[in-house]
Amino acid sequence: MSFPRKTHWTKNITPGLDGKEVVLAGWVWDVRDIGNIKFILLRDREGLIQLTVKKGTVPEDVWNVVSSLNKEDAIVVKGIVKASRIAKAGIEVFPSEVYIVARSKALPIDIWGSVETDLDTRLRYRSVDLKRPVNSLIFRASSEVTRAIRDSLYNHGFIEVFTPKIIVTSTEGGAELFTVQYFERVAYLAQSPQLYKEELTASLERIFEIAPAYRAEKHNTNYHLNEFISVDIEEAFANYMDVMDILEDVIINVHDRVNRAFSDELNKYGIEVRNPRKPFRRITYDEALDMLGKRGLKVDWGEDVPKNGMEILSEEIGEPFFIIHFPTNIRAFYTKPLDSDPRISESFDLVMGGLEIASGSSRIHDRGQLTEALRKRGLNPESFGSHLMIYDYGMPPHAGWGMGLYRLLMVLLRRSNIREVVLYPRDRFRLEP
RNA sequence: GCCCCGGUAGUAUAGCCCGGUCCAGUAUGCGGGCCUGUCGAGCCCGUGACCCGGGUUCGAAUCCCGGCCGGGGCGCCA
Repeated sequence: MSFPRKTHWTKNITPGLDGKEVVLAGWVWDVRDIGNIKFILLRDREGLIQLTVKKGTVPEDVWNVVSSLNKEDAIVVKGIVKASRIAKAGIEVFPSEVYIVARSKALPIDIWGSVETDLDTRLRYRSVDLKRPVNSLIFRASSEVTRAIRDSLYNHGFIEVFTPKIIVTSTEGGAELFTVQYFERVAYLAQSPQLYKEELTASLERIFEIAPAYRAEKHNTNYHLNEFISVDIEEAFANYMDVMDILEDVIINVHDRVNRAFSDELNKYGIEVRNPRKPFRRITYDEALDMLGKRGLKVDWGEDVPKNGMEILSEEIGEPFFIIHFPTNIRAFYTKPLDSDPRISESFDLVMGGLEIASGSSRIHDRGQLTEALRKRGLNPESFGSHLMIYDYGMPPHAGWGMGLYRLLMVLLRRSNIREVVLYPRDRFRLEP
């Protein structure tokens, strides 16, 4: 089938193009059939535009083709742009050629918004669901977020790397791992690039990775997934305070860039992204416990701050904010204790939307101390042999953080379920599509 | 791992508590018809469903048990 090449996105059809010929391509969003005049709403990734067809003023074959259109048929349209006072958007296109390049059956779910479809059902037909303009917006914004993150990190001298996702041992202990059959051996899906990125500071100094991570935990909440995208950085010759500054900068840039590119579109859906101000509040773990105590939530020293605690703190001090100086023994083994008090650590969490969005720390860079930390947690240093080896060859002091990209997106775009910001989420019961 | 809740047309829901009035109501979609400026288009006609298995009962969408699937919360985690 031959048809002309698309020349414009729908959003680029402006009154300034009045009288110009354009080629549009997309899907039939709606047909308003008034009899001898038909209005076709054409959707593409960037928006909607109205095509107007009047019987008698268009070629017979165009009229016939338009009369046969169904919702979601994929079409290519050549036509003349008309600035219009009658059309609500102030602009419409009068087609001279219409090519139906693919037909659509009736959709299994409502993407037009007259009936809200359950998230579960939407995810079952996810690629259909993604046709909804709000979803196009979410994933265009999502792309802008990762771009902002990359730009910020490059500006700080970081380079992007890729580490293996099929690994032989646990990297942190903690979360359960998925096993995979690796030829004649059992291997695991990486729960984090932690050890690799630390090792890389001994050569590449400042590195980041945006990649999937896997956790075989049977949780069932609206903010956990078994496969998620982790944004990880690690910096040589730096401590937790240095990398917190970088994280702060990343978060500021993400908000700013999303707002610049999408605030108008987001507002249409009632989504308001508020730019946070630097510096973010930094409260210590001890201060957090005090604040929670005053609000009637008792957390024992050495316990993690529970979910509702995060929410109370968010209310109390505004967002985003950092909690710093967690007890050493509730953090991962590689976390560096404070020199002045080894019971607490050079660590932090970034909290937004009552959720832990990122966490990081200074890392131990002394082999003896790291070996000791492994032992204290009941881990066997021998199984970390190839990792520990690198600490004999000039391992610099270093620090870093890991951030849950989907959590950031969820909070940023004010979605109540993390699955909304993931194209094809993997959770306890969802392995397809 | 623990606790709570749910499953009715393609989609979203009413009905269930208090069994019969339900060959299951409504909206939207879909099919057909009318209409030359719609923009949540409108009006008319039509279409289509009680998760699976067992039990109680004269009678089950409705009550009981089991299974499957899903939603929410806690824990663990990011």
